[in-house]
Amino acid sequence: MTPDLQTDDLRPDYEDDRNFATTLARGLSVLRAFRAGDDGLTNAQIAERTGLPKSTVSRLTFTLGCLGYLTQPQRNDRYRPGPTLLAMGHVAAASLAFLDPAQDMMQALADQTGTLVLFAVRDRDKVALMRTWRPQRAASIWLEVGHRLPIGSSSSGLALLGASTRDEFAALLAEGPEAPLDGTPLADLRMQARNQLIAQGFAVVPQGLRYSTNISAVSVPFRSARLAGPVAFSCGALDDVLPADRIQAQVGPMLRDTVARLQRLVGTDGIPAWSGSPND
Amino acid sequence: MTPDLQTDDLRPDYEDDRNFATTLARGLSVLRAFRAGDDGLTNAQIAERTGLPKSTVSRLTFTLGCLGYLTQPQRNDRYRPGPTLLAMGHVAAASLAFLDPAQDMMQALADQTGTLVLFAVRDRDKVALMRTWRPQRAASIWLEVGHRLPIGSSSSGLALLGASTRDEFAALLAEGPEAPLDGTPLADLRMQARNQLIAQGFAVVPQGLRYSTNISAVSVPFRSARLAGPVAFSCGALDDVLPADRIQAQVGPMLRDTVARLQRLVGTDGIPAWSGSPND
DNA sequence: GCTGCCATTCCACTATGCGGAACGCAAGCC
DNA sequence: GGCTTGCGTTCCGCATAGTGGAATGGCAGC
Repeated sequence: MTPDLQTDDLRPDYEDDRNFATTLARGLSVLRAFRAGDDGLTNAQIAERTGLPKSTVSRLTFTLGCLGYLTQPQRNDRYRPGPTLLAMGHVAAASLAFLDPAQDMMQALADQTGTLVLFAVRDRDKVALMRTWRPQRAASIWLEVGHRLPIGSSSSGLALLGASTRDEFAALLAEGPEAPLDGTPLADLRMQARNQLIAQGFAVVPQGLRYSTNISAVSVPFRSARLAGPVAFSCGALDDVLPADRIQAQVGPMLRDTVARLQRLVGTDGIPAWSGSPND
Repeated sequence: MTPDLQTDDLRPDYEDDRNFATTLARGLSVLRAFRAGDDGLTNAQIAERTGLPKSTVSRLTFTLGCLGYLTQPQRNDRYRPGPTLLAMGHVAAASLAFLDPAQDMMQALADQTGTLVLFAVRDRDKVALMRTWRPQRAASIWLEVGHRLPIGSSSSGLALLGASTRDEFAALLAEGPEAPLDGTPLADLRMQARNQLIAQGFAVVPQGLRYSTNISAVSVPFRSARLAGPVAFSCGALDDVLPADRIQAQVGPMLRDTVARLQRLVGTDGIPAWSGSPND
């Protein structure tokens, strides 16, 4: 079994072959093999996760080691994220500076609703959790930062779809995201999501498409001037804590209003992330 | 003038030539060209910052674009950090999870002392600021996250030096960090720093080595099990706010005790980061 | 000592990435 | 309108950087 297989067939079909730097893509896929949970990976594990031949991995990890992106505490030990990688992370983190004011608002939201609040970004064909806020007292430790959700069947993914411009959507499709369970085309889902956002300001996954049968969630997209695409905030909990009617009546609106307050605070024109025509 | 020249002569002397993947290193240096401040870089800017030829940069940005590390909001526009880069940042960020409990402690420290509190990590031949806490009321906006300090002449750098093991120090030297102004060898500085840490639990830059003539700072190293090397917390302010005697009598000890409390909280055996013989 | 398991090293091959120069495009300016 | 400047992409022959299967060398442990 290959639980976590990342088998990027790097160079999907970026027809523009000639300009695509394979070595770079492979090296990055090595870095990407590291997940929040596991600390330390052996070359063999990396090879398995990336699908690259061992000798190639060996050379790449060597290079990344030289540059400080990976470190081996002692020789012949597993690799861990190195200082340079951390430093690079901050550049990314800086783009997320708007989360500083969000911090308290989202924590409060988590406490008031008793749900897990998530902040998520599209990562290729998935949605990656970048931050979570747990209600103070309560609840199953449940989704880790770094976890990746399917785009087509998570409410976070839907919110991103609904908020994406035509170009962004095209770019997204090119990553070949997994289709939702019932085969609804992503373009349709995008319109559904957009309609939900326009009608009520938040998005939920339609019945029957939920990838998890006992977790409910509701999501709202967000845009920052500093960021290229939309991102999403979500509230999630076990079904019995968060039934559909509670989403509609309480949690959805609260999330929507919280995000709107943040949007105003951060000052990105106060225009909701999904506004504009589907073709803009 | 080349203000920000990054002229990594990648492949310094990693004799092990054959195994070094140049393309990967170059691609990463492109990503590293992005700083917290500037949003969006043109290919030409990247070429200037990295010292790579234009055509090479073009191909690399193309690749990074395909993979989502960079995005062009619209074609032929400047590149910005993309979603994949953000997602990768979180892996790094996850290694810094221990900063969550630090959050409040450091903010309180900033408020009480009226100094800027910094969290810094070594990044190749420099020290990179990863987080800052400003005193609530007060003070010049002054050092941005992402800023890089010289190792040999900043107190953060000294703390890292003093806390590094023999191997870590060797690795650090290999990056060829800038020597301090008066030419003191880094090995000597490391011993001085270590002595300061043993004697009083915090480190300051010796008179005359300060790279900035009107800013004073004091630093304490820290270790997390999840991290490969030591990191540092510092308090800094303008000279007149933070004269040497105030560091000794008040701010230094407060910083030391705060970090010690964090160290205990996080549970990394409570052993100070600099303990052990210089050769361990 | 035998057996997995993992990392590193070797080596011949060729696709890959290189970079100077040419091209195309869009602004700004006489 | 034409001339210039600056940027990004494309072209293309060349050298070599990167490849990956197989062999080698260490560890650890029923």
